[in-house]
Amino acid sequence: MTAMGFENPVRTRAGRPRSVESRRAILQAAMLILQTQGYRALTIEGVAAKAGVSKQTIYRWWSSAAYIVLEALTSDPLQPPVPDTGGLHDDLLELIRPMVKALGARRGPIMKALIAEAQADARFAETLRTTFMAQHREALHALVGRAQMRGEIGFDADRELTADLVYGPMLYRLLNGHGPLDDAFAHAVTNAAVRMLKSTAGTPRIRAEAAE
Amino acid sequence: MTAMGFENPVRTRAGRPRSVESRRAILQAAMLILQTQGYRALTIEGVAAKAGVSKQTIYRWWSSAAYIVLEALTSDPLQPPVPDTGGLHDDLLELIRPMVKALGARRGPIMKALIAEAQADARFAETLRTTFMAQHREALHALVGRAQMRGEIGFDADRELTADLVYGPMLYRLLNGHGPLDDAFAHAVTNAAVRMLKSTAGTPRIRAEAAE
Amino acid sequence: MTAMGFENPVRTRAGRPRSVESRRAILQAAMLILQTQGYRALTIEGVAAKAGVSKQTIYRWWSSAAYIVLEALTSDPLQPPVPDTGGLHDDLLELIRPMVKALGARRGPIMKALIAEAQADARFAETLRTTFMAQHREALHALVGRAQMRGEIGFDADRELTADLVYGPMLYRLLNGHGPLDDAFAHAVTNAAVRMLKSTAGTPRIRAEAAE
Amino acid sequence: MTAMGFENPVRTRAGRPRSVESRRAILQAAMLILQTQGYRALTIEGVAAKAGVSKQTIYRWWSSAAYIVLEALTSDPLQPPVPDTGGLHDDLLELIRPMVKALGARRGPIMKALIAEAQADARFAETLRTTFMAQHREALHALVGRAQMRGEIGFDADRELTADLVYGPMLYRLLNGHGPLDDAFAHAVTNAAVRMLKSTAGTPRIRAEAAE
DNA sequence: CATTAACCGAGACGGTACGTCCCGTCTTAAG
DNA sequence: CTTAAGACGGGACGTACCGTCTCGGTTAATG
Repeated sequence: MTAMGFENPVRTRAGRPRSVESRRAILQAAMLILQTQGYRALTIEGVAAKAGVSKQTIYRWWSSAAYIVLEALTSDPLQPPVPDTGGLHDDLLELIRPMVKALGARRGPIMKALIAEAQADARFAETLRTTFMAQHREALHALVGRAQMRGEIGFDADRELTADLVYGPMLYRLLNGHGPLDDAFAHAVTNAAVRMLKSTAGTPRIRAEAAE
Repeated sequence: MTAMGFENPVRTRAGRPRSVESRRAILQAAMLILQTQGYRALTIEGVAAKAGVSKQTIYRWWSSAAYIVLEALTSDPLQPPVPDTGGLHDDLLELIRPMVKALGARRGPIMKALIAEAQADARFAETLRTTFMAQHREALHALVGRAQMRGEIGFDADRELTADLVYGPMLYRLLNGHGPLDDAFAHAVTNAAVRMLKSTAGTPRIRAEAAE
Repeated sequence: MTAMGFENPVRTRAGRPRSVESRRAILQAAMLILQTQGYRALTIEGVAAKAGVSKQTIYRWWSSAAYIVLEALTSDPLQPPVPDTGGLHDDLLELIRPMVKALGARRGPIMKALIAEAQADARFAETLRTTFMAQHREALHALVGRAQMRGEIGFDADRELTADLVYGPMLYRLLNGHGPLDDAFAHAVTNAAVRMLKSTAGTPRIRAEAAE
Repeated sequence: MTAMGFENPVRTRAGRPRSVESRRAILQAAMLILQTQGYRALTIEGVAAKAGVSKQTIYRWWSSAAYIVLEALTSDPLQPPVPDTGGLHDDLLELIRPMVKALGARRGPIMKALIAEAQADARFAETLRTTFMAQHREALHALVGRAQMRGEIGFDADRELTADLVYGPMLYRLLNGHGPLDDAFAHAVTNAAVRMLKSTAGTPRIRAEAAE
């Protein structure tokens, strides 16, 4: 399954086949423009010109520039790892660390662009949520689930809220830029999440009555 | 001090004074368009037409549509309250609740628009960070500081991280739309933050060595 | 060869070909506005709106409204005739008469507009001079040349000056509006020019020494 | 009498008197812009800025930029001379020569601008015709009249047509730029006009029947 | 000698048009 | 049947000037 705007033709059909070279050139040109000139400058015309491709070819496979960026992101082999170190703290740290690092480096502008676009395009927001975000949340869910099975934390831990507490701060720093996305931050978030999760054990009633 | 794009002349200067009526009409028209047609449809030309104002008048005082929205937001009397209930949990809840509620209602689209714009305009990002975001973070800092003075929590609590843990999840839900922004969410975030902060007390070494 | 602002592609090239219908609509709309509302009102936006065409399409082929008018004028099949009646006087009269008549009627506003524009745009002035004006001057040159071959006038007649004496007064009346552009004027100018040319014959020395 | 757009107050009235310095600065700034940047760049805002004057002050005394230029032209002491050498040829030459010279030099751009403006503004055209053009035509009329009194030329000479034949070519060269405005041209035009006028003498019937 | 009327600079205002960018669609010839 | 090329109608951009309109601040003749 792909994250692009339109379905990929599967069966081999008559006529000139799709140019894989064009596809590559488009993705590459889009990333280059995004990295060097920013999201503002990422236009279909600009990508077409830089890739030496016609606009129509782009529109045939992607419905907007944002989908190109999304595909560039997801087609990258660096998918979220699901570490299994045997301990919640280390599992979480290993999950978070590469993402924090990537967002702090050249993945930052890409992610910013995707989220910005999602605020103005509901269809794209849905795609982004279900393809990219859900993947990471599920990785975390699996990790927390294993900790519950091991008895490290109680079964009453709110996995959805945990995901919010882990990924929220990351996104916040990325988008607001008030602090660095570095290893210290990854450690701090990990510690906070673990402490929060462990303190839940044995005190499920408080949450229940507080949220009434 | 204002959050607008350009400085407001303070001293009475020569020349025709700025029209307060135009200013009001512009802000109002911008909010109306944003609420009814979305951020995509928020163009300078559209605002000028609806407000019965020339484009030049808008550009004279704001450098883009985003600054108009930001000013509409900050000129609103509903500023972050700094509650003082005597307890950390209730203080935090009172701080968060109105914001969560507003973002879940008609403030949502505004905030989404501002953050989206900030990703494409570094100058605006700076303005948003220093005018709006900083205000809320400082309100939280004050609140946590009082809890420290009361001895509710230790002095080693990381106030910056706390702010990330409180506002991050909120922003995440707003932008990703994977869950509701309601009272239950406000309670959950409050509980998680309080528990995290209290568990810090007496265990400063863990954080210190973990973050090495 | 055309008088338009940009070169006309001659070879069949890739890409969608130029829309002949748009071209026609633009020229027609421009002439209509010029005739009914005057040159002041001849704006690119107005032409685009009336022709049901985008501004870009106009700018793609003409660099300003003046070039549209010039093309409308030169694409008209009514080009300067080169009469051959066998006599200088009648040849000249037949050359001048239709032009005087046209300038006195609906061609007047067009010509005024073109000349006015040329005073503010050197590039257009050059185009107007080489495409339209030169055509008429050469028609006159041919006519005078034939009279010289016939022996009606001397070979020392200054053809450039003759053109000035024939077209100058016409332009003067058109632009200054101090007198009518009618048949009587065409006759008077013709007579004056013929008398002047014939009086040259046999008195070449006077001119030569006077102009020293 | 002045050639400006509005009447000059004659009686001394109450209130602050008109600033002669502003007037001078405006005229000077207008001429400077016209000479260095061309007619296109001659805007009220530009003149106001360069003269250090408010726009209102300009509009109070002139109704458009063209009137400023016209006043700058007519307020200049160099008015058309009415030479009286005793001979038609020399009278005419002395009348024409300074004008041809001036138009060939720095008066050219001014005259071009005035005529261009007149084509788009009927009110200004009328002003230009009656103030500037008529003055020169009348000087020529006087000159031709004296030649008739002396018997140099016949009384049937068409003085209006003569003015067209003298000033038309001048204007034509100025506006079309196909040839220089120099002394040789002044001589040539003078000779042509004189020969034409003299050939009229004694042959009034030809003109009469030709123009029918 | 204060009043008052007109002038002056500065500059904001509602407008119109500019020329450009980019959108998403289309129409051609070439492969 | 895809591709590069590129023209098309359309929408918005940000800018330049237009001519008008307040402002505060002169500057003289008049009462």
